[in-house]
Amino acid sequence: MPTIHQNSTSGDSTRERILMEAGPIFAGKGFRATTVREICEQANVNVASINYYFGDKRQLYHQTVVLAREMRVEQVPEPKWSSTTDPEEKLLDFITLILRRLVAMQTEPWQVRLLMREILEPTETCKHLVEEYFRPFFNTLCGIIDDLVGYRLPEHTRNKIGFSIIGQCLYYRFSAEMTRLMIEQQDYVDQYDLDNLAQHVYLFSLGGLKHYQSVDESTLKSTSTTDQ
Amino acid sequence: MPTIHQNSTSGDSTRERILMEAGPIFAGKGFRATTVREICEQANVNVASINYYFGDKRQLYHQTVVLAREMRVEQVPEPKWSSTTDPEEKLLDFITLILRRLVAMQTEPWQVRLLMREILEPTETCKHLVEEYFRPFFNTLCGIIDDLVGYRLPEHTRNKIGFSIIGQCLYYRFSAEMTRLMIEQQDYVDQYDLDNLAQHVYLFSLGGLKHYQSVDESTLKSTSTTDQ
DNA sequence: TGCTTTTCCAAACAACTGTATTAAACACTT
DNA sequence: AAGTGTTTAATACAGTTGTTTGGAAAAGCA
Repeated sequence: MPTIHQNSTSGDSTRERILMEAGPIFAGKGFRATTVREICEQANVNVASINYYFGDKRQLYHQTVVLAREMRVEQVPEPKWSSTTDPEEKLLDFITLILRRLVAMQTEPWQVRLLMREILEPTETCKHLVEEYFRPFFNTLCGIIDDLVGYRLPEHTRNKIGFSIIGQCLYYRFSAEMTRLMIEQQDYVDQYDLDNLAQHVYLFSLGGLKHYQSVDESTLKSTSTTDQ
Repeated sequence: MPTIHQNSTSGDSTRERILMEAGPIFAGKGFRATTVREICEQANVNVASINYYFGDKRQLYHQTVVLAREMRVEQVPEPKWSSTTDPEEKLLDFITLILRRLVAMQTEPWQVRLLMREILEPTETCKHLVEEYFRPFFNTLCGIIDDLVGYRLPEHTRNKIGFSIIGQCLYYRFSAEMTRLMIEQQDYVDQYDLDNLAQHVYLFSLGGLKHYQSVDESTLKSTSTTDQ
């Protein structure tokens, strides 16, 4: 097993070059389909460099995913709220934040595609992502939901509402290419920009939230026959 | 190029065996990571059989995806509605149908995972799926939405509402493994069965729909500054 | 039965895979 | 300038990849 060499001096070093070139390639084709030779060729380094700097292909992949998440968070930072910001505004801001992180309208960010892969087919790296990023992120959303409802909802209800909001946003990233096959090209350009989508998800979710709240809790428990 | 031999007599033929064994493997690891040798070993046939019956690996993959869709639709057929069925009931039925097709609670169906891959990274096969399946399916949902609202919504509004409903359902398939990392194991068993999820998505969406409807159309157009 | 077509198989093919080895080039300190 | 540890590069290695081949076995049919 080769010893891993951490080149702490950042910049245009070989290590950095590999890391930056590996990202888009892993994102585009997945771990398995990506070859170390392709990365090295793209980064203009020798094939042996990956093993020299990262030990093996897997560890390079792990580093790439972690970096991708950090980059994306840095590219699209969380909004700052004052103590007086009302929860409705927070919700819209948060939905906009999710969509902004997920779908960059102009150039599809490879960072997101890489993270999508981890969500769909988690490797060991995914546990790291959940603890470091997804969980605290999700908790912020749950806090907003509680504020909107006015009291603390049961855990599972609150979570499901959170998932409903995130699910809507994720749809436009996960199924983007298929959606484009479904609707008119011009419609996609005109009606599916970031603000349009955010506005829609906001209105739809706010309605869902209020309606959910107004429904008697007993109704939720009435139908409970499980099949399939 | 080898000539493709269509073995029309179905049953336990070599061709059928390859097709059935290839499905779960493609679903589990994707096209590229799957090796023809693994499929053949699993199906107890010679390595040359795939090229003999399907031409090459790609065409086998295509056939597998098409078959997977047909199987899943057959496994979970659409509900029958009478002319007097009210749209609320139709919506709940339809949401249940989507969830039932997506998430089989006991054994995760490989057919769905295979179709997920096509949605996420469309190949040529995806066009076939959209035209043959997704579009008519989506149109049924849009019809229900129109019935609920009482009149025909603008195309893009109606579509977005449809995507919001489908997005929520898709979430529980796409992000299932990550969601399990997020919440308590016991909660997942108790609160995330099919009926619970269907009930939640139904209530949330109905609320979203009604609220959306009540909002003045002009408000939708007010915020239109696009950044990012 | 003899002949033809279909199906199957063992082996080989050439290209590609991740990784290891080795030595040369480099940047530093002394 | 010599000696130090670090970085790069060419090449080899052992294994896997999808596909092809030529002939054997089986099936269909007269």
